[in-house]
Amino acid sequence: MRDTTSELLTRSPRAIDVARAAGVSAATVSRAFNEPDKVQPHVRQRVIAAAEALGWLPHGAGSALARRRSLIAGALIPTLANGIFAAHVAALQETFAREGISLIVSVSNHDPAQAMRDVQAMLTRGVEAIAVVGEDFGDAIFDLMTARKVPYVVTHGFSAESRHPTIGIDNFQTFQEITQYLLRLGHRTIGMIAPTQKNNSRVTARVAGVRTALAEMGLAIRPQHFCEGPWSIQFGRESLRAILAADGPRPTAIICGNDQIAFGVLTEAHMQGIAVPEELSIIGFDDDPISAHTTPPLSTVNIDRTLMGQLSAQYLLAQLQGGTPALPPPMTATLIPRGSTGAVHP
Amino acid sequence: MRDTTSELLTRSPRAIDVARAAGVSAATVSRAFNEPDKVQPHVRQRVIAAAEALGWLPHGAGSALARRRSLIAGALIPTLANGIFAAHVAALQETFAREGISLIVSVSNHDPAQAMRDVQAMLTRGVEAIAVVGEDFGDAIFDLMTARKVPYVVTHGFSAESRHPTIGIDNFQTFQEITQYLLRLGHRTIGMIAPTQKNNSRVTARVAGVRTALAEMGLAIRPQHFCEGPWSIQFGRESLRAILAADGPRPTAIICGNDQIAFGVLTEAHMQGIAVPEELSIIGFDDDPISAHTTPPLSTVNIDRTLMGQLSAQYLLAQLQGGTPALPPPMTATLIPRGSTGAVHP
DNA sequence: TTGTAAGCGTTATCAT
DNA sequence: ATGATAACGCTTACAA
Repeated sequence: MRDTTSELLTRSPRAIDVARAAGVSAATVSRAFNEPDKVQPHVRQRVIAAAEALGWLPHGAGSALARRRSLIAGALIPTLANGIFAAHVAALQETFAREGISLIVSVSNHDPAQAMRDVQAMLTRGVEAIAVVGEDFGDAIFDLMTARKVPYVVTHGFSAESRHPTIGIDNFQTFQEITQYLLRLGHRTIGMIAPTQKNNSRVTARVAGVRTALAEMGLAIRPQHFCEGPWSIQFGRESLRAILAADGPRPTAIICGNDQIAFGVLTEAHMQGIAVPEELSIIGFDDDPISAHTTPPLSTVNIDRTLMGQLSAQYLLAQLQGGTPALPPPMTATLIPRGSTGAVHP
Repeated sequence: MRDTTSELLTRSPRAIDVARAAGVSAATVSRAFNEPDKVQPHVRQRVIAAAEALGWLPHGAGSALARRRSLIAGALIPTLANGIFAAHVAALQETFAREGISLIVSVSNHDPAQAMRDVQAMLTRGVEAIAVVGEDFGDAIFDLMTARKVPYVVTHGFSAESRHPTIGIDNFQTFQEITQYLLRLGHRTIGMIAPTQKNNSRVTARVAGVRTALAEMGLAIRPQHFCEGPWSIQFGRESLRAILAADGPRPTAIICGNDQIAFGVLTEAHMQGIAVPEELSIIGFDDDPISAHTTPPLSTVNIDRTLMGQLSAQYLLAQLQGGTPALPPPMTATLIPRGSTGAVHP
């Protein structure tokens, strides 16, 4: 037996409290909000007024239990250390929010074991769908989502061969095109500085794209001209130093796996008195806001990450509404030629 | 009456299924995971094995309802458009995750009405605590959290006068110190370029800090040397152009509200052939990774945003554990003098 | 130590 | 159109 009087002073109101205040049953309160057409306008008014007066908000857990719907989605991302995924998360959150769905985010730090724990936590919270950045978490995670029948989508890279639904650009093709662009400018000795490929098949695809485009011209990256390491300006600087120190012909162009690395290369070239683009062309990837303002402005590739987040959320939402939506086609990456790339000087 | 056989093939297992498989009651399954000491080791083993075999994960809504604990926290942030808040969100998520708490994030885009909807959605999901960036959402939001007895903390700025618990640096004092640093270098004509103050009292505090430090020396910012606008490189460039175009003495130093703006000022100074720091000192705020690598390297201020997220989450967690933790003291902002600031040239 | 049974707050079903 | 009532899955007194 509980003391209703004193409890009403302390605990949050429940639907039954609203119901009593409005002179209806709890069921009608539920309908007034979830199926407004099924309740008479003036009754609905009364219910809404009562809810407002009491400051009632529906209790998600109770609702989730009865409806078998949590109204929660999840986003699994490898890192927030660089700003790359921020716009994506924001777009996911906003698109889901428009449908009344809240977003849980988890940062795995590129650790498959952590990602597994994150997904389990999400499933325990009852997430209805999950957006996953990349597919480098091991199969267990995907098997788990499949077993639970939780729709998911892999973002930040489109791949027709993937066994998962993917949304994003075709990383292989995009870097093939970057390479072809440099080839068209006359470059024949091309270097590449990539972030680490470990647990990141997007990078692997990009490297393959470069190598393939070169191979089609009978060319290759000299091993001395290929560097792989951390996602940082510092690594870009070190890598250029290493490349310049190598024997044999210098590269006339360097493809960087992201703008941060490209900034490092650009800075180091300045330091070393190497003219960009006359002696060395540099191209980045991501179109960081700063890239348009370096000297010279950095040539790079832009991806609409907000759109990617929207498409991903929409794809998942369509599934939640019971559909079997078609996967959108690969997104287009836009090559933005600026001052850091130019024709090779003979 | 339901067909148990066919349902077991499709639906996720429940605690009762695990119980039957382990030959115990549902209560024991619950205890095996939540109060392991209260169940005999070999029984616990059996339960855990059965759960594993069935792939059982507890159903958060059921659990939340029974325990009156959602194990969900919320983060309310104004934007993810710049990378500033990313590290903060990551730290919140990781610190909460260690205690088994998932994080819902919401992006309000500096819109108080949107923030209100976000908070309501969070409360409906049953968040146990909320970390809020800034306090420029209007009182209604804070009143709501208070009424619901949901602990919250305001981050990204410490203020002894605030009616809310705050964690972060003292923005007023930090910009006072930046100004004093420039005064020590001999600067007397100092300009400032700040992001918009609308719905951002942190910026207001920073501007006040600069003005106060100047006033203590009998100085002031000339109106022509004060610009306020968007958080962008472009705005930094435009602002410097405007400042240079103004009549009267030019500033010998410019304080920028963030590194993006400072990049713009630095770039524009280059373009205009103004020597930095000989003719113009420039200081930013945020310590963007790029700042150490511009030419000259940008003097700026570093804040440990990861630590800020950890402190915030810990403060909230302590409250969830029933304590009344003391608010940590203001965090220290670290002035990092680099090449873009120097003594004024006579 | 373990089981039984009564909630937790909402919604869906079935009457009326 | 509305109300009564039985789930939803889990936890926690209380009993044994």
